[in-house]
Amino acid sequence: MTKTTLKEIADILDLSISTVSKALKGYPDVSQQTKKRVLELTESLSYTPNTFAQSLRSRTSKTIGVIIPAMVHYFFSNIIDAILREAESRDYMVILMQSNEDAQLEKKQVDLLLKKGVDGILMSLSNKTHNFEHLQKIIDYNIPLVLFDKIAKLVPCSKVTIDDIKASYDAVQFLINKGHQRIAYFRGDLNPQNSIDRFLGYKKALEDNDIAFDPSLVYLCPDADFKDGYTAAEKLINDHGTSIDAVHSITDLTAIGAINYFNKKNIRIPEDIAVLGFSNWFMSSIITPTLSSVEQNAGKMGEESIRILFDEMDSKQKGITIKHQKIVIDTQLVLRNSC
Amino acid sequence: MTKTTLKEIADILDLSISTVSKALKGYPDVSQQTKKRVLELTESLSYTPNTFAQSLRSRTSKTIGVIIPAMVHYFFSNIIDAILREAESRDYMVILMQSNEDAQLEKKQVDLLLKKGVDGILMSLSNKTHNFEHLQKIIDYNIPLVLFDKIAKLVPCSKVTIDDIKASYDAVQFLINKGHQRIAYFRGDLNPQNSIDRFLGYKKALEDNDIAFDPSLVYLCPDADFKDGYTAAEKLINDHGTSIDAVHSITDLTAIGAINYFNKKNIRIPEDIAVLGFSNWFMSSIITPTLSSVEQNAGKMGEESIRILFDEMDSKQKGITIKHQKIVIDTQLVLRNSC
DNA sequence: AAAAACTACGAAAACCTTTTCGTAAATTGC
DNA sequence: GCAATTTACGAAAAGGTTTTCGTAGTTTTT
Repeated sequence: MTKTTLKEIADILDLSISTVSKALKGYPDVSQQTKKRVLELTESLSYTPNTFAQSLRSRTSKTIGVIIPAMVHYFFSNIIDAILREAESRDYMVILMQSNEDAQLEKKQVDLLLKKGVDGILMSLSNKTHNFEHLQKIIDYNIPLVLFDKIAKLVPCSKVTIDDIKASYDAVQFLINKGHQRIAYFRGDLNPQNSIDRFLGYKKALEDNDIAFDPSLVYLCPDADFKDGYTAAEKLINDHGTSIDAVHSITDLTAIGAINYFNKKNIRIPEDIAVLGFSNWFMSSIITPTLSSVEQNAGKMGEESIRILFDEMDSKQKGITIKHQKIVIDTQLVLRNSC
Repeated sequence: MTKTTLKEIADILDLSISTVSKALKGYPDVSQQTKKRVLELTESLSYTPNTFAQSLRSRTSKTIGVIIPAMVHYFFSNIIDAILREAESRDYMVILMQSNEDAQLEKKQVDLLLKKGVDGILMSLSNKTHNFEHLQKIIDYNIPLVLFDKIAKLVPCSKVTIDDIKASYDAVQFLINKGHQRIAYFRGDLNPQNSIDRFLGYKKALEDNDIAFDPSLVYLCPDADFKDGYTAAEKLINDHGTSIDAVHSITDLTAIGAINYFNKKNIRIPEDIAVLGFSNWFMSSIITPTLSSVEQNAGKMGEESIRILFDEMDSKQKGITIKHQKIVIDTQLVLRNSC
């Protein structure tokens, strides 16, 4: 079963390839009668143009590339979900790659996407990405690029993030308003911008409320997973007993790790220690006690990212100079029983 | 910044396009000296062949298509994770689509992948897929196809599954061995093969132990989510009080929904009701009580699926007739506190 | 009736790579 | 020193689509 080509159709109808092509594309210099004959035959042979040939000629592929650090996170699978839906509706295909938090691999993947000739690239950077030459290369190739969530501030391209500083600031301010003074922070990996910003938000909230920042209350959770949270909670209690009022955490999963430890040690939440997470994972409303968090609107972030990408791709094709956009997705504090 | 072509290299070196191409491909009828000159220039211009042209000529795309029902499930994101890693290591790209449990969309996506000229397709069917013409079309086009997890028994292609009957049989047998007699079953969507098989495993275990099958103990959880499990548990208690010994559930998330309801109603687990899930979600070891489950080895399923796909793609290229494989991934009962 | 305009089509180039085949020139064999 | 082989390259076709340009043939204008 081999695919029909324009040539076969032309031969059958005793026309030239050009005329058949033009008939299909609705060119005006084809008679109505010929158009009809062509349409009917292509229909019955279920002709579809060869995309390789189309791509070769048009230098476009109707494909976009997406690189994320990891698939197995609720946040990212939600983003991908939104991206796939949106791409789908535009008849675009999505090539998905995951860097596994490996900067070297990320670079290689960018090269692959460029070589593959994707029309645009959507990226969330790995935690280990310090060098942005590969991003510059995308820009030099004049391929629209949109960074989301884990971005590089200095790279000249469109970006979609939340206001991490404000989100964590508001979260900590809420804890302070509730009367908490000794607030620990479970910090994520040191490198990514959003991790830095959330930490800054935490510090700023303390500062604005004349609470001295105490570095010994900051615990590093580089993998931001359950285990990191559990271990950090353990250390926290060992170091400070229950002199701590509250914990704000880089992400819900670490917060849940902490809750798990506190539950095990019969430390009451929120009476002894309040806990406030980040990202509003769906399990957070299910565990005991239910976990307060910051809703990050992953779906919206995915939608906005790809919308901007399509914007830039459209502009590029129309020859309009691209204006980079910087979108900030709104967040909400979601209050539950943990604080 | 436009990409270098063979022609440009040929012009610079005063060679023909053919010679340059052959030099790069290591043909023997190119002198060492010429080869060196070509290699050096292509290196310094960082030439990469135009994949559109390559694909057009070779009729292959170095791309595989993957269609899954949904992204936002731990199981599927794990499978995708494994598939991406494996494809990566072979320098293949992955086009990912999600059918959102919509048979119509799934069909459209198959057409898109075929049109796009992927070299192979990996699919897990939507719950609503009753008709398999689109799969037959893939086979007719002679594109290697591997079904995993949600398969169609009658479609002639390779398949990777677990032994759902046995897995649920063993789970229920374990409950019976523990002395449980009145065992309820939270059943998934009626259509998918694995959902049917798990139910059959449950029934068969009862039968083999001379326990009468009681249809009133089967509760439908078509979405297999938290809410379905919670609601089913509620109904179960309303219908039968605590005359029920144990519950086996189509998936961990529904089981966790049930646990949540039981906890709320102070029904003790496992003393009043034992609970046994399916799929060994990572949260199952974290909730209270920890949930026993069936480990499905999603990663292994992903790896095997794509390995078979590559097998078939290799065979096809070598002109060897393809022998379809049927792989059964092993499962393990994972015992925790819920039973 | 000649000039101008329009209609409907085809030839051909371009997109870029790969591979087969042909052939000069250089080398070897006798 | 001539024939046979080897070496090293190039021409050209094929893969399929799209679009520009050219042109017969027909119709309209003056």
